[in-house]
Amino acid sequence: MAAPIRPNSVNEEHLELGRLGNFIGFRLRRIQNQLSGAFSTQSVEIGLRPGEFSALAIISANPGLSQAKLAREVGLDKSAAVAVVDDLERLGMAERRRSPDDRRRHALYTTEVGEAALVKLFARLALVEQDVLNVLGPRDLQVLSTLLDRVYDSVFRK
Amino acid sequence: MAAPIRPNSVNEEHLELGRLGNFIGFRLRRIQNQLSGAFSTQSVEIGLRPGEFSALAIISANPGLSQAKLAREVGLDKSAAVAVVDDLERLGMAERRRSPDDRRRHALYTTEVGEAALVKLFARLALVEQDVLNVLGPRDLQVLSTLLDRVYDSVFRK
DNA sequence: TATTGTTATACTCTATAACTATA
DNA sequence: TATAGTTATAGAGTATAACAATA
Repeated sequence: MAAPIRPNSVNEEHLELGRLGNFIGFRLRRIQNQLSGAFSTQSVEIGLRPGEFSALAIISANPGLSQAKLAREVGLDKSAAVAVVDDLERLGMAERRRSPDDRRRHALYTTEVGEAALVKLFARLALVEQDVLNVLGPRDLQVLSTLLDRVYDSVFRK
Repeated sequence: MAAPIRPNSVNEEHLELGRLGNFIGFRLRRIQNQLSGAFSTQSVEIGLRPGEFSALAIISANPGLSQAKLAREVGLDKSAAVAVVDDLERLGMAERRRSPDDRRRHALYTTEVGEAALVKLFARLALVEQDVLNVLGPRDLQVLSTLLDRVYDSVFRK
């Protein structure tokens, strides 16, 4: 009796996704994992740990913001933000200044070194994104972006 | 001299995203965080830690698979898979059986309890997803799904 | 009283290494 | 030799609680 070609699912090379495959969230997660994994590599090569890049970018876009606001924006506890800012300062990419308005606060600013790092990282981010998303032509990419914007706006502005 | 209405970005309620806002990956991440956060809550309520649900779903869709294959599929180390399967067994949702083909392997199967949990969790997952994505009508939802599939296929089948 | 930043601490998640039993 | 599963352990990442300074 010859061995069956497809004896059972265990011996298949590719696993089944089953009902998991019906969900958009599942696809989002896999694509996002791919993007963030690839980009973490880029960040680490420049000396930043995953997550510190977005903190630096937020500081750049909001000069003078406090650590508490930064923490809320990137979804960290304020105690975790201390370590992030320590690290950015140690790398010479950002700095704390005393806020003149409220002496409890640290006003955060990027340095020239930090801005240069951001230029480099944003360029790499664009390449990573292009590598993953370029199966879609410019037209479909625009459609995707618009659809995600609509979801994004309804979730975060409500 | 009257105080300016928008003195600087620090006092704004809503922070600027700056160049971060130009990237699709950034929107994906925020939407996905929202979805996975909401769904982790649902999983935990049923006794599963985040990540254990997808393991259970993969076992259900691939009865008899080994721990090593499960680990690869969900992106964990084989040692981490041990703890996941221990947990699922403790909850009576899955079980290990000795593989008849290869006595090193554990063949994994869901139990009736596990299948019932999956039915409940998939229903909740659908509600969570609907809550986040329902700003898009059925037509746009279909477009989004199709676009993500194209990206997904090009990334994971190459 | 509440908030900002800080430290210390604990907890979860994941990875690494060494081991055994099988192949 | 290589693989499957296990254990012990160590390292991130993150959250909680308590505190001093300031509002």
